[in-house]
Formats: sequence, structure tokens, C-alpha cells
Amino acid sequence: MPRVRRRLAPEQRREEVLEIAAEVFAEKGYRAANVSDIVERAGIGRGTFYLYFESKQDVFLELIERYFAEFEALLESNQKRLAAAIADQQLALATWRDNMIAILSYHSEHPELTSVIYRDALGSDEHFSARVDELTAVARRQLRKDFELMQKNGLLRPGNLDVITNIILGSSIYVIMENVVKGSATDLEAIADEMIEYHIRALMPLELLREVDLWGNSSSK
Amino acid sequence: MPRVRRRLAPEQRREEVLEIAAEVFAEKGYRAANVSDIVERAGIGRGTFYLYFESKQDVFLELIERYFAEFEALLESNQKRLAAAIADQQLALATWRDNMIAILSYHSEHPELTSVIYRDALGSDEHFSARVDELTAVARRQLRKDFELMQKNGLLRPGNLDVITNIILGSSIYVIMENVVKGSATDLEAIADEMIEYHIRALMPLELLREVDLWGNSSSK
Amino acid sequence: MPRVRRRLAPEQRREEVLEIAAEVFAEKGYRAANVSDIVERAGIGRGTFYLYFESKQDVFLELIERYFAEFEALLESNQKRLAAAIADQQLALATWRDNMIAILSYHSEHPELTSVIYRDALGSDEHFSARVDELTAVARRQLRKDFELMQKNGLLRPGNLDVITNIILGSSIYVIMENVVKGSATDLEAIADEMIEYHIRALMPLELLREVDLWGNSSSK
Amino acid sequence: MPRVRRRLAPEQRREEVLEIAAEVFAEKGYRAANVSDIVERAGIGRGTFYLYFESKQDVFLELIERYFAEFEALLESNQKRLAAAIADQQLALATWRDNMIAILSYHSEHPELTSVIYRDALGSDEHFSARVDELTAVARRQLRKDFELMQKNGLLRPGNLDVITNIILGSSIYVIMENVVKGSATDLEAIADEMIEYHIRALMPLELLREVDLWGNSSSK
DNA sequence: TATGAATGAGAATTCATTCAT
DNA sequence: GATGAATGAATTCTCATTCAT
Repeated sequence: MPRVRRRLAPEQRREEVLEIAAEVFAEKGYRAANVSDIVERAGIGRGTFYLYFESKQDVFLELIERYFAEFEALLESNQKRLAAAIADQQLALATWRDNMIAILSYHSEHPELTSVIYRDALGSDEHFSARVDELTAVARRQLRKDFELMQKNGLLRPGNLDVITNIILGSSIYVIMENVVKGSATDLEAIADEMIEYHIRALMPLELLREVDLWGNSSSK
Repeated sequence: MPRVRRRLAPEQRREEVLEIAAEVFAEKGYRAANVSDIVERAGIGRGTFYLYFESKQDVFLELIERYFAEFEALLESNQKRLAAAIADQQLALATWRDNMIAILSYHSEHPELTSVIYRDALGSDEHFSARVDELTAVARRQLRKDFELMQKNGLLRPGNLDVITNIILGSSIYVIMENVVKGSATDLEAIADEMIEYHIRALMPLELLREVDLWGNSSSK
Repeated sequence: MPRVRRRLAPEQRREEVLEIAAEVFAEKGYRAANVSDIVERAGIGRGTFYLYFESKQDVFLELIERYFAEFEALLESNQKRLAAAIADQQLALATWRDNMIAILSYHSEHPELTSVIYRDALGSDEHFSARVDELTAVARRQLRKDFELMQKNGLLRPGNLDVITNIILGSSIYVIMENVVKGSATDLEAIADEMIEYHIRALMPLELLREVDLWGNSSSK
Repeated sequence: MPRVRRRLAPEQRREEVLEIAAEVFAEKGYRAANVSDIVERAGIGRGTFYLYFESKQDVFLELIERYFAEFEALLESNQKRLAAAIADQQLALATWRDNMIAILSYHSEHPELTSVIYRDALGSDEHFSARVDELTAVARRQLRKDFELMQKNGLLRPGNLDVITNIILGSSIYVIMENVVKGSATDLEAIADEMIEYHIRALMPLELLREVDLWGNSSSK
């Protein structure tokens, strides 16, 4: 006797289950979370879950893909903004700041997804780690292009871009996880400023740095 | 029906199993790895494993504790070196570099352990994450003390030490995982130099930075 | 790879498994019996068992609870009958006989359950013994009330009710196990008569006993 | 490196282990108790245990045999005393009382063994139950002979000796377990008196009962 | 479509027993 | 004789997935 709980358009139902899965995974971790948890919270039957997803892995993988798709879109739009600023002969500081705020905001608005990616996806399953690594590599290349662009335009001191990219990526993920997701920071702009100042100082050519009045009227003195 | 195989002193056997477990966990991940994998590779019976460890969790937890114990000892000795340098009126650049090299070396020498901690320990189990978070917090406080000390001595620009510590910790872990463990980098010094230059520029007061010839004929005095 | 077999309403399946478990436990003993034995005989998958019971212990505990619930209901209805007879100025001999027959009948109809309780539940598990002791204590108090009532009404000679209750309870359990369950006695009434005569003689005040023609043209008035 | 703990004559060592095993079995039950518990408490190596006993079962079986050997010896000496009393034309009441006290005393002095037999031996293992049943049957026959003897001598009313024997045996075991072993009763004589009065009244021919002054000057009034 | 009872492969863990030292 | 490290068969329990209704 199939008691229909709530008739929902397939796409909506699918979306709903996906969000609930992200919540459950974020709370309990991929392995500890079971399909039961998801279907119970979603108020659907066990079989219904498999109507929308092939497997538990499948939902998780879909969350991973979704995150990186959105993240890369974000990076792409950031890149465009940066390229435009540089083309416009600007120092790009403000742009970089905007970009960083955009990144923090995105993760702040998707804490479960973020948590799922950076805590769960790595250790839970070889399959997942591998895919995350692949997708991270894509993001990293994307990011690296930004720096190459800036370096070409004399906005960046010379240095090993490989390591530099990892420093920026790694520190950003860490700050996002610690200060934004766990700490649920309210003042994202302050954190972004702190991060940007850090990276700007670290990367801008000294001669430029001396001229620049970081953030309005601060810096040197 | 026990067919006795290789008799070993308990301490040796325990150590052996622990090392092999780290290998197996690093290769397959905590969840995917089973006790069977460990005992097979160790060439011992299933029961022997439980002679030395209470459970699969237990071995893993022991690896976590061991890593952090060693890591904190490392941070402690780094701190002493730094304090000595500062007391000695030095700029501490060289010391910081030595410290960073020590950290990279340690992780380079224990790639499995490192991998286990930073990939596996986070998402695999409620219990593990919590413990890793605790121990990381301890390490973070330790690290933060270094920066406070430097800030007090005018070697560091003002800034939100909370975020700064996370930037340094996060970027270091990431570089270690990407460049040292995965990339099995050979030239740790070069990586350390790149990282140190990054953080020095980001953190040293501008007026000091102007005087200093980073890495050239450094540490004026 | 679930090959669905026989679909049953949960309550029916649960009841079925419980009955089969009682059989298996009675035959092989709690420890020797494994979940495999139960599921094989029930013709269900291993997982199905755990769908209805948390553990092997759990089924057993449920059998214990069920037995004592039924047994106490029996004692309660016996007590009401006895109280009514006494209020009615009867000698209560016939009532006591009826009560004893009711007890023998119940156990005769549930030989597996009885066997499980009085052979298996005692030594198999710390947990079980404790619970059986608790529940037996309840039954003992119930039984003792009967005797107190009779004593108050001059139907019982003076004596240490504690020991007397244990004599009656212990002998009844033993006779039930030996003559009813193992011997699968057919003539329960004859056994009940033998037991009742024993206890009546042992307990009735001598002056009453002299008047009474046990079982002949009994219960003078 | 066999560190000799205490050199002991083989027979003593064996005896010691057997006693300790009884303790451990009584405390934890046969299944829950492991060989480790026994050897640890005995202060010997695991292998040493197997020097004296073939298996864990073996120790337990030996405890069973020992108990019944001693119990039957007790019954035998009781029987002789009873036969002598009857031959002597005595009413045998006092003798029966002495016999009962002897039985309670024995069990009171061996609470672990008693507990092991009547709680553990039944449910732990088919093998054990079967042996206990066999040996109990022997004891029961022995006991029954007493009653046949008394019946022949007009000291017992007519009745189904099978049931009567079970009533006496069952009630005695129960009282021993509840009042003597668990309750660790101090006044065994009082309990014996209560039991004897119960059985005497239940079994003595009415005409005899009227004459007899139970326990000196009590009874009728 | 939706359901949820049923499934069973797979994993962790225990412990009586052996035998090289 | 004595020891205790080593063993692995046996057992319990989990949970993603299926499919009859």
C-alpha cells in the first residue's frame, strides 16, 4: 500500500533529497550517514530514494560535482573581473578583494556542502578523493592563470607559482573551514581584508608595495 | 587450531603492526581498509592484531596521537629556537626558515602518517575528527604563541593573529600534502624558502622589509 | 543483492521469528544456538532477523519478559479466584487445585518457553540471570500474598512464609520441568492433585486437616 | 623464558586451579568466564592450564563430577543413617532432620560449586546439561529409595513417589539456592526445621501425625 | 510512481587452544 | 615443566540495494 506522502514534481523531489543528503552527510559523515537517515528525514520510502539516485555514492558524487561546478563558475567570473580590471590598468587590489569576498560568501552560504567536500570527501572513499583531486586540480589551474596574468603584468613578484597557488588555495580552504564554516563568522569582509592584505603583501613587487596605499590610507605610515 | 608463525617481542610486533596499519590506511583509506588487509600484509593472524590493539579504531587513534605528539614536540623545539634567536636580537629569519624546513622534513619522512591524518582522520569518524580538532587546536595555540612573541618584538606587523595563524597553518598543511607528500618533493629547502618568503613578506613590518635583503645577504641585525 | 522471499506483515513475521527462536533456544541452549540456526529454520535472511530484534540477546530477553508477563497474569487471576473463594467462606481447596492446574497447563502448553526460562536464562548471561531474578522476585511476592491471605484466614498453619514460598515455588518449577516439560505428562490433573495434597497436608492446620477428607467428599464447610 | 612462578606439587596445583575455576565460573558464568580469567587469577601461564586440563570444558565437567560424587556420598551416608534408625524402630524424624542439615551444610560450604551446578551447568552447554541430568537421575533414585523404605515401614502415606521425590528434590535445590547460597543464611538449622516440618506433615500418615509431637512439644496444641 | 520488507555479502571481533622457546 | 605469543574458525551484526505490491 504505497501511501503517497507528498506529490512533488520529480525535479523538486530530487533537489530536496540532494539538499537533505548534504545536511546528513555534513552532520554524520558519509560512512556514518545511512540511506535510512536520508529517507527518514526526507519523509520518503527507501525505494523512492533509488528512483532518483542510483546509489548512495551517486548522491555524494553529485554533491561533489555540483560544488565544483559552482565553484569553478565562481572562479571564472572572478577571473573575468580580474582581467577586466587589469585591462583597465587598475591595480586590481579592489578586484581581488571583491573576488575573495565572493568566495567566502559562497562557502558561507553553503556550509554543509563545503564541509562535505573538505572533510568527508577526502577520507571516505578512494573514488571520491580521486574525483575531488581531479576537480581541485582544475580549480587550481584556473587560479594559477590569474596569477600568471598578474605576473605578466608586473603585478606579482617572481616566485614559484606552483607553491604560491597552493599556499593561497590551502590557506583559503583552511580559513573557510575554520573561520567561516565552523566559526560561522559574521564579518566576512574583515576576514577577506585580512587574507587579501596577507597575500598582497606576500606577492606584490616591493617597489609597488612601497607606492601603494593599502586599503585607502593604511600601510606604511 | 593455532599454527604459530613468527614469534616476536611484543613491543616489536606492536610497532610493526602500527607501521603497516599506517601504510594500509594511507593507501586505501581508513574505511576501505579492513583488518584483513593489515594482518595479511603483516603476515600475522587476525587474532594477533587484536592482541595488540583493541579495535581498528584503536590503531587509528594511536596513529593520530602519535602524529600529534611528535608534531607538538617539533613545534616546541621550533619555539625554543625562535625564542633564543629573538633573545639574541636576531631578525629570526634564518630561524624561521630552519623551523619550516624541520616541519617539511618531518612530514616528508612520514608521508603515510601525514596522509592518514589530513585525508582520513577528518571525515571518517565523528570520534576521529573531534580528536584531530582538539589536537590541532593545541598545535594552533602553540604556533600562535610564536607569532605573539614576534609581534611583541616588532618583528610582525599588526593584524588579526587568529586569521594569520590559520593562513599559515592551512597553507602549510596544504603544501605539505600537495608538494611534499603527493609530489614527494626532493628539494624541501626550495619549498621552504618559497613559503618563508611568502610569509615574511606578508607579515614583516614594511619598514623592516625595506631594509632587509631577503635571502641575499640577509638578517641585517 | 536482495532476493526477496516471503513478504509478511511485520507483526506476523516478528511473532514467527520469536516462536522459532524459542524452539531453537530450547533445543540447543542460548549459547549454542546461533542467529544462523534461527534464520535458517525461519527461512529468512540474516538481515531480516535484525529487522525485528536488535540482537540475539534481545530476542531472548523478549522471551523472558513475555513469559513472566504471562505468568504473572496467571498468578493474578489465580489470586482473584482464591480471594473470592475465601470471601465466600470456602475452604479454598478446590480453588487451589484449579489454580495449580492452570499453572501446569500453561507450562505444558509452552514447553519451549518454560525450558528456555528455567534452563537457559539462569547461567547464560549475567544480564539474563539478573532479570530473571528480578521477575521471579515479583512472582514470589505475588505468591506469598496468597499464603498471607490464607494464613490470616486460619487456613494455613504458622510458619516461615519465606521458606514456605520458596518450597512451593521451587518444587513447582522442578515438577513442571521434570514431569510436565520433559516427561510431557498427559495427566496434568493427577500431578496437580499429588502436588496439592502435598502442600495442603504440609500447610493446613492439623485440626482442620483432621476434619477434612482430602479429595474424598472434601471441603466440608 | 619460562619464569617459574611458584613450584607446586602437580596435584596441589591442579586442585588450586580447579577451585579457582569454580570461583570464576560462579562469578561470571561458564561462557563469560574465559581461560584468561582463570590463569590470571591462578597466577599461571595460559599453557600451564592445559598441562592440567584438556580443555575449558574439561575443568567444568570435572567440577560437575566432583559435586555429584560428593553429593551422592552424602546421600549414601544419609541413607545408612535412616536405615539404621528405621531398623531401630525409631520414628526417623530426628534422623531426617540431621540428614537435611547435612545437605544444607554441604551446600553452604560449597556455594560456588553449588551455583555452578544449578545455574551454569544447565543452560551453558548441551553436554553439561545432559551429564547433570544423568547424575541428578542417579541422586533422585537414591533419594527415592529412602522414601520407598519409609513407605514400606508405614512411615509414609501412599502417594506417587515419582512426583513426591521431585517435590522434595526441587524444593530443596531451590531453597538451597535462594536461602542458603544467595541469602547466605546463617541459621541453617532453622531452615532445615522449616523444611522438615513441611515434608513430614506432607508425607506422614495422618494417624501417625496425630500421635506425634513434632519437634518436642509443638504441633497441634 | 511509491513503498518498505527482505536480503546477504562483508566486516569486526572473540577466545579456546597450540607449541617454540 | 612452564610460558605466553600466535592462531583462525566461528559468530554477531550492518546496511546498501531490490522488487513484489
